Amino acid sequence: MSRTPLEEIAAAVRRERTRQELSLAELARRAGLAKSTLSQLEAGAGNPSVETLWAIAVVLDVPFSRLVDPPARGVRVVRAGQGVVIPSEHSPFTGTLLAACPPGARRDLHVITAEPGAARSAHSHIPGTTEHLVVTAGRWVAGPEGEQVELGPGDYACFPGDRPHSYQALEPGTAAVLVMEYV
Amino acid sequence: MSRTPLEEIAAAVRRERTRQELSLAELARRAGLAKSTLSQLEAGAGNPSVETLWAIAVVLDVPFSRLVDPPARGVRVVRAGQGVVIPSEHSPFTGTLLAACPPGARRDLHVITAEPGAARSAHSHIPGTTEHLVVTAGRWVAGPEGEQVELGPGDYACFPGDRPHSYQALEPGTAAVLVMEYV
DNA sequence: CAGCGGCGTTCGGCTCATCGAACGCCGATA
DNA sequence: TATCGGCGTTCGATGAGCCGAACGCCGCTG
Repeated sequence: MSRTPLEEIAAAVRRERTRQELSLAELARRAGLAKSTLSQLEAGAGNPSVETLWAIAVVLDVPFSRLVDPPARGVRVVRAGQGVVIPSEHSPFTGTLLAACPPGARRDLHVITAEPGAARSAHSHIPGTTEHLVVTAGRWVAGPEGEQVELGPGDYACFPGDRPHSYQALEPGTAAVLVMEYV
Repeated sequence: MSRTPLEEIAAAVRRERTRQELSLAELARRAGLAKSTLSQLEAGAGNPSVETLWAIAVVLDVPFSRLVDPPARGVRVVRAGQGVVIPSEHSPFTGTLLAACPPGARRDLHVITAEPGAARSAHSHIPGTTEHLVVTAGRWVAGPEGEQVELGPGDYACFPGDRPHSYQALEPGTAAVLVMEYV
């Protein structure tokens, strides 16, 4: 997988264009570009500008970033208790990493469990991090410092993870699915 | 939030550069760019090429796409039973949407529940879709057609969602958290 | 103090991205 | 059959992105 960025982009544009059954000429027309520009781009020739790519992304109605990142394949299973365990030194809290952030992706997926006791205080993550918490058992108090909310089974919360925040269990066997998303 | 793409990129580059405590001159040097090029870019002037942005992304060690997408803010809570319910016509299956894909993001977050009976067959999603399933209760048989796996509480599976696939409950009150990720 | 190195901004020249036009090919129609 | 419209590719001209250099500013050192 050692294609250049431009080759990735060329493939993505061609893939999305054909998926939407647009001709090269029609996409160019709608994007306000010359056919020759789009032809060169799809051939992986040259070095297109942001405006050119943006105009294409708008017509194809895909996030800009989707034109520059490729996917992954196959069925992968992690059985209960077999994920990578991330212990916490100062609180009755355990995190299990299910799906780490592969190159080009922007999220980690965890199952977290805790017993009542000291809160798990997390330092700020990198700017733009958002945490999504889906409670699966017990009760949590969680969120940014000063803005914690109490959550029960089936509740969902999301909040910025790039500020100090914490997780605390109110009941034994408290659990949740945690998606950490990096923007 | 009506900044142009270039303004978004300029802000992102400046933010990430200062976060890493690099001077404009040093980032330019490492990226093999002229200082003036980077200065113009950070000022939101001009129309940079893919190569220019790529060189910067490599030095800053961030996914290319992170330079072109902005974040979101605040604590948001959806209580159990109050998300947008997405019923399935042909199977004892219910999906609840917790966090839809905002502009620039690439995932939907759902809680799904089902009773034993007909499988929920999902048509192919857009190319590059990956489905992440964390089982929270009961037992599921899920996956792409011909590759389904059986999963119990705490099990996790991910698989391509851009091929026909299905979900079926083996027990009453079967539930899971489903992250649909678009690449 | 003067000199130095580093900073970010501005400038003018060179290269190439993008333009419109031309081209050859294809399928549909009269 | 010839004509037409659409296709994608190639070509040459124009304008702007990127280059290196110059500039003024700043902090540090002798």
